[in-house]
Amino acid sequence: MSLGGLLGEGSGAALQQVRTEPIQQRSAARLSGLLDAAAAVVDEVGFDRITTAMVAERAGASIGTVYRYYPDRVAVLHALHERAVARFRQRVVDELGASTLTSWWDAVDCVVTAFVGLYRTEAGFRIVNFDDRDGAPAADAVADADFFARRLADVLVNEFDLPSGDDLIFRLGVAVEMADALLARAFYSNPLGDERFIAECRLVMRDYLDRFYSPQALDLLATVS
Amino acid sequence: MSLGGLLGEGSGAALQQVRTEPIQQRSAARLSGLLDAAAAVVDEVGFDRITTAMVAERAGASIGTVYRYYPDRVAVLHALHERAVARFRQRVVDELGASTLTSWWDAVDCVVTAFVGLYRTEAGFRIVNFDDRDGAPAADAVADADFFARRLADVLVNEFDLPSGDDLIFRLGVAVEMADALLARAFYSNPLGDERFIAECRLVMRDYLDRFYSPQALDLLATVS
DNA sequence: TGTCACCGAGTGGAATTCAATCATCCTGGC
DNA sequence: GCCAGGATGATTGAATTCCACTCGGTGACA
Repeated sequence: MSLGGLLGEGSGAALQQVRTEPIQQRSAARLSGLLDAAAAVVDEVGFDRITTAMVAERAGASIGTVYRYYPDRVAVLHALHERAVARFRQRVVDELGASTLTSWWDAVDCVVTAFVGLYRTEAGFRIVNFDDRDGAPAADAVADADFFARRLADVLVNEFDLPSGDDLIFRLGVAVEMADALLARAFYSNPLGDERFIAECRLVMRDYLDRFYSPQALDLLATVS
Repeated sequence: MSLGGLLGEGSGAALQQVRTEPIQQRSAARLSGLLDAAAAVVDEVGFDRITTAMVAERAGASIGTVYRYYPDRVAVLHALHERAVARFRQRVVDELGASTLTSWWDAVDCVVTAFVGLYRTEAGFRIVNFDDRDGAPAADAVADADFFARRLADVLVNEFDLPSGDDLIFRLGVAVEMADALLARAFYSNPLGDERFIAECRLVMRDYLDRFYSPQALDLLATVS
């Protein structure tokens, strides 16, 4: 599968995001324009103060247009989130391709770098990342994290011979949660990201995974079995 | 200061939560009655289906009364969260008092246990802690975490002779973020908490802090300086 | 000329306000 | 001590505002 495998065909739950698939070309621009507007607005007023009217106005469209494409307010935020995640995956792949990977650690480091990069450049990403929330069935925040953990696991297994299995996925899931929390914290007060938290995130990732997947740990595992 | 020091006079940012401080006694009951009602309702219908009218009715009050005390709908939920956090502090103190602490690790363990207990018993906390952690203005969440880290640092310094200073506070802050994320994840899909995540949380806490504050690490630090 | 896109006033329900009313506290005269 | 009655806090709920979402009508493309 190689590294490109991280680019899934979509998140775990490929939900019915768009109401009407655009047929004429101009609509595609409208669609992403709406998302750009939503991203900008969410950055300015925050997650729950965003209104459909704001998004429409910012996008130079009317309320009706918003509802032509999205069934309701949160669907817009979902779509924004989906796009951000897609870009995140793409960035991870780019990052992985641009580096020479000598161990799984390099891959994990690339993921952190990609995440930090997105925080810095993607408007609204900070607000909507894995911690995305919506109504009761906000399952996809967790689902996304799990899905991503699964993909990453595939890469690590195939490229670096980590032992596959539920344990690996679980631990990557744990790592993702921790990284997400730490990086969110890093960007909470500092728009460019508090380097101290970012560095500590990398350190924690490595220490945590080293416990199970360092060469020594793997050797030990091999001799036992 | 002893363990009681964890009980601060309030959160780090004593935000303007309540519109009007109640003066007459009956209002105190009203206030907590409103929060109890909010907790019950949020447990039943979820974070964004809760309406001010529901809270008012459940509390046996009128809409106006809600707005007398809270500036808007989400402020009520914030307040609910604050109260839960306050109870968490109390619970930590109880927990610490009931255990015989032989090392800083026992104290950290107590904190985790208290937090888990909070999730399990405090109505609505599971929901609120999720959705309150919403988009941008998690201002007081971070403030709370920092404040708590500071208090905990005081305890650990005084009781277990950990080296005080910014490093300790920073690392406890990191630990708190991680624990918060992992426990949130543990309770996300399972109301009783996924034991695997809880256990992993304890493990991570210990490993992370051991790196700096294990007896060996401390000895090393002592011989160097 | 038939779709496709788009618009924006209109609808309904929830959030929030506020003037009126009730409850409690306080003060001073007895 | 006790009580009248003004002052101030607390409560109410109808009225208002806000906002998500609908829908009939207008232009644009093929």
